[in-house]
Amino acid sequence: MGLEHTGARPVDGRIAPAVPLGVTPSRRERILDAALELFVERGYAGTTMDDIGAAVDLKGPSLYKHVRSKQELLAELMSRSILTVHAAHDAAVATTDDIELQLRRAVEAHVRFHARNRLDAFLGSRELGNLAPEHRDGIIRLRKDYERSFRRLVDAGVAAGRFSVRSPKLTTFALLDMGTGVAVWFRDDGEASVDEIAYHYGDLAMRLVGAGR
Amino acid sequence: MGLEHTGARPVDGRIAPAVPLGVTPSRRERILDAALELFVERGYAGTTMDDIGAAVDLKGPSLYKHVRSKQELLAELMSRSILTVHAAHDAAVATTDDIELQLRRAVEAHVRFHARNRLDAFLGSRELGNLAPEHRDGIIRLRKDYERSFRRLVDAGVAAGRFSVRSPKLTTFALLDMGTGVAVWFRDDGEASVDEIAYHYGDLAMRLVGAGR
DNA sequence: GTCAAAGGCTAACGATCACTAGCCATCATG
DNA sequence: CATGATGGCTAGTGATCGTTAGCCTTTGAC
Repeated sequence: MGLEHTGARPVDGRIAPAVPLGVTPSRRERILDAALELFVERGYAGTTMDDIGAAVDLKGPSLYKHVRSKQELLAELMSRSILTVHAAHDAAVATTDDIELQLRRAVEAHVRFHARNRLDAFLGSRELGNLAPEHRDGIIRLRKDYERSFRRLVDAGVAAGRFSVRSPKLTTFALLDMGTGVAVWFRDDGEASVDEIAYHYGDLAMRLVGAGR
Repeated sequence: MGLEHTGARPVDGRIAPAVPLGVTPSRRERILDAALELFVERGYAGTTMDDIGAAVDLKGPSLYKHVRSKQELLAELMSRSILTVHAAHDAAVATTDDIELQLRRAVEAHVRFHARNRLDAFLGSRELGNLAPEHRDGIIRLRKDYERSFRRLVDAGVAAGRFSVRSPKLTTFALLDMGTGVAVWFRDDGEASVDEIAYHYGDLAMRLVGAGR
């Protein structure tokens, strides 16, 4: 018992530990995951530290041996979420130079994230208001960066004469929001797989920007 | 002072009063509106009855002369919201027999609602979890009804050979979610007016379903 | 003018919570 | 075997909040 150490999980883009080094990270991970699930289910304010503790077989106060505060849990969950999408976006765009394909890949990555990490995405959109101001501003800036990156792709496609778009601004919003919505209805045991949905939304995006004639 | 009585407000589709008749409704209305704003800003759990009271120049306990509980406030706000969209949807669809135009009008109504009533819409999507189970089920059913109604339009267009759609289900979700997203970013003092946005989204919808060849 | 209802207030009750204090067990290290 | 760090626990503390009790003022109907 107790031989896992770094507990290799594929989620990356994590924010600074903010806890005395030397602590075994795997317990902290489990706490974060439990908190995520509960925050989504009952809301941040509606979740008690005892709830989170119970989910990892601890009493509430014991959590403070691993975490500074409830607020820190929320802040870390939200920043890890945005950094993850952003990284996926950059990687997707870097795979090609063709603007049409870049937008398609970006939309696919966007959708894939919102399906695979639906809890993170959901939390990110719902609990912004419960974030302490000093954390909130940074998160908002990151979100705006992400949107701007999408907007640039649309503008570039228009400039190159590859897209036909009446309002790049509104079209970008539509593009982003339809993908964001996936986080709300997606189910792992649903009819469509993540890949199918991502591909289909790529198609829809091409239609929205009037690509490919 | 005190000569308004029924306080003619254009919002309809209100749920049953649930308060002894003879009470002047205008005060109750103001409480509901204040609660809506605060629930959106701070979340349901993060808003106190004293907060709501202060917004209408009352102390917290005085609210109970007009309202049964905090929970009732939430439930009433949420049901009035859904009933309103649903009514707008039905009215929009009834204006024409042409399936293409019906879907366009439905999307326009959807977007218009989410822009004009962004607080209601936002609350509806965020605070479902804080609704007591007995209220929640009814609300969820109403939401599903609404989605189904959209889905039927898409299916009908496909069946009539007017739309070209790979997956009606996913396309309907995309259609709905892009409109729902408007509630998140719309500002009254923004660049685009409600009408401009609604019209533009109507166009985007036509592209999504491959209408008009 | 009386009187009852309507609607405001203050005070307080009873829960609930985030978080702290302080104690004890385990265990790796010398 | 000593020991000190790690991480668990129970028992509070202090704050907050929904809601109720009970009182007082205003006001409209007769």
